[in-house]
Amino acid sequence: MKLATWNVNSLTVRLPHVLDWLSANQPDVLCLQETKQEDSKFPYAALKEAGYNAVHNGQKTYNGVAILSPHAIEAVHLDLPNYADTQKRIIAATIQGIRVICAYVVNGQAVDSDKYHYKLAWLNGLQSWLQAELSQHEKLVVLGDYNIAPDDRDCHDPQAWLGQVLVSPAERAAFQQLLALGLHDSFRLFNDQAGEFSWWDYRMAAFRRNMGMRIDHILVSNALKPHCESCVIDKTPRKLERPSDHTPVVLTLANASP
DNA sequence: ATGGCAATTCGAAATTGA
Repeated sequence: MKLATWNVNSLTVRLPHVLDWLSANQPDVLCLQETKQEDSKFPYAALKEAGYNAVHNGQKTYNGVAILSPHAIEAVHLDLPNYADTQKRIIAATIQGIRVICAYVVNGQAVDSDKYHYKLAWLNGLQSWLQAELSQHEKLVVLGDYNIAPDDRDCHDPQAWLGQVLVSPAERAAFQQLLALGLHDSFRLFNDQAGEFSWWDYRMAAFRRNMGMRIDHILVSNALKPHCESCVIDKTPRKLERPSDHTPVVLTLANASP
């Protein structure tokens, strides 16, 4: 079973890239973030044509999350139940017996800004909701844009970024709190190298110079950990014309579905 | 050189992202 996450930075603009990527990779699950569209604009028909069912939790201009799968998408849930939020950042569903949670974590803008405090409060809400979800779903995976680089290997220049948003101690502690629920950063099950990134700034030729951050993650529950076969970052779409600034992360599970 | 790029929006310049 192949599951992937991709912040597309506008599905309106990126739909051709998404359709090409689905065709080339045939994932069982693709989670999207930053669709930036209302549900009425979501391309259900084009995805169906490509063989994919989809569920979407969207809004105009900002945020928006979706789950795509060729399989049945069941028990769909929108938003954090324990955190009042007008921003569309969460969609969850059960696919092939696996609980799939797609999350677009708050960016935070700058340490100590209002948005930063919103980020930390939101992450706290995510943590307690995930605890409840884990108690009901043994096989659970959380895919998304976490807007947190877990440690210095995940940042191209830790000195320059020291204490800033995406790497600040409080954000990293919040990420560790998620892992403390019994979740595992699947990429790190297979790769301990520094300099492996999922996002690069559009400016400064950052992609060419590999000045990036690893902020898109796939966390797996204890029950799924032994089924993990590989987790890789696919840089191919980042090399296309007019790319998203993020690129897909792909997890392969062996014999995880009943 | 503290900028740079890209996407969005009642449609120019402002806001946001990371």
